[in-house]
Amino acid sequence: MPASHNPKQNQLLAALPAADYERLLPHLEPVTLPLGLVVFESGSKLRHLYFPASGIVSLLYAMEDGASTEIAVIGNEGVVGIALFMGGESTPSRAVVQSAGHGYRLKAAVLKTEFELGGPLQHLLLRYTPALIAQMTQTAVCNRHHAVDQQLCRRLLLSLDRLPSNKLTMTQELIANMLGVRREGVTEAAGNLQEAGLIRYSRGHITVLDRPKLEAQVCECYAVVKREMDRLLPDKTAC
Amino acid sequence: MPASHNPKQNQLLAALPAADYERLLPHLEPVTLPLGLVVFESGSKLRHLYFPASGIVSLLYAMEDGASTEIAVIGNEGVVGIALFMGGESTPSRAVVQSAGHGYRLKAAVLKTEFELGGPLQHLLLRYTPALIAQMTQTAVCNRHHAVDQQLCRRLLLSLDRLPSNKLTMTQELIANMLGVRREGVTEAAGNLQEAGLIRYSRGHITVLDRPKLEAQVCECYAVVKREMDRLLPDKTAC
DNA sequence: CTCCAACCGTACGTTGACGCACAGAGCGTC
DNA sequence: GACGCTCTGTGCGTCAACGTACGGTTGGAG
Repeated sequence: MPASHNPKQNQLLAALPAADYERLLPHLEPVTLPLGLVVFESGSKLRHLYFPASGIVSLLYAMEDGASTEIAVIGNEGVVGIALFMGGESTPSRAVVQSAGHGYRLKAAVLKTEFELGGPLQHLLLRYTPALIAQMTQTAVCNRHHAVDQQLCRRLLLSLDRLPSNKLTMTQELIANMLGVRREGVTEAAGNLQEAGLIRYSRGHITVLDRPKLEAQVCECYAVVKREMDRLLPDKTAC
Repeated sequence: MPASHNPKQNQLLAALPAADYERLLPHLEPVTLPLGLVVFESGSKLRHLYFPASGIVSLLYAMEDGASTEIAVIGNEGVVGIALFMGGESTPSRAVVQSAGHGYRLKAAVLKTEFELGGPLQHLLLRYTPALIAQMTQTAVCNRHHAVDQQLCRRLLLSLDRLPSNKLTMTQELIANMLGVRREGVTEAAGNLQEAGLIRYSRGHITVLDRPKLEAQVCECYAVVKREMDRLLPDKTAC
């Protein structure tokens, strides 16, 4: 297995003690996560728990009228499909690969068995959950109170945190769907950022030129979520 | 203990097998939940897990500028402080009693011990979590896409589901804080509902006159959440 | 009974986002 | 190297919600 494909690229897997990791390893099935892949559909039965190693997965909720909103963003710091180990077998939201990459997955049955052991894996997964919840609640707050410009900043930073480079691949149309706003609204907000020299934009390719300024402009929502993530998933995660 | 004060009024406690319930009983400390009580403050250490038996607790997030948004509503179907059994010791949100009642609480240490046993209590709490998450995500969606009128309907139904009568006690000011909108916006929306004969409103007292019509007018968000609650917390919850 | 505080209703200008419509601009393809 | 598709920019009119300001009503306290 090449160095670029190592389960330990996922921070939760990396935080497992050696013994637990070794036991899990044979069950970790490598998967590629091409852009647009639907990891699981709204309401359908969950068959695997996914550990992204690279790339980004979005949790989306699509309404009856077709409009959608992104609920959370998951990269190599987390897992996709938390309902699985909580005894739910499906969720009303949908998981879509929003930035291509790869990862590993665990069969539902294996996960369940391992989880029931009550060891480090259980603790890690449980500890991750409130961090994810923080992200969801902050999404709700941001949707209510903040302007599109700020939400765009937040969204860019969320992706940036989960990618190795300062280049993002996402069209304005895509961003609009994630934020649940008009495409034109994103055009305008992105134009402002470009004007101010924070990003460069071109046909689906965004280069972040000045991250500090981006952080200066984003709403508090970003920091709140990041703090929770850092707090609950430190290197020193004691299990 | 009078019949009106029974831990089994909380649906999660009621769903516990007799043996587990009996073991827990000595540790369940009765608490009254007066209107406005802050069950726990944003960022502070959680000391107890609360099981509401009557009344309603709101999970709120307050922003730096003082504006706030309600994230979720918890009645006797759930528990307040889920971060506790997931290994978090605090949350960025705040829990406030929004309709007076009473309940029971469990010390953090006791909860932790019981949870680690991996028995029915653990399963029940874990199963409740995705239902709560569904409520949070749907709040995010609703905030983004739906008009104040519909959100008011949703909010009224959420309270109605958790109270024995069709009378709610909440001022428009309070509702506005929960929905994160202007008080005047609530005045208008409530006026519409009153006009249509669905509710009667008077100085902090709302009487729901026609629940079916209210349900006909509410956005899909309400049904989505209710379905998740019913699915994950049926009477027959097998543990 | 009177007064006061809390609660509710209304009004008006402002604004941010929407819906729609269309014009340019880059990139791949044949 | 021209065509076509996708992506981005712009320009309207419309509208829901906002901020602000004030008047009216009600219920309880003294």
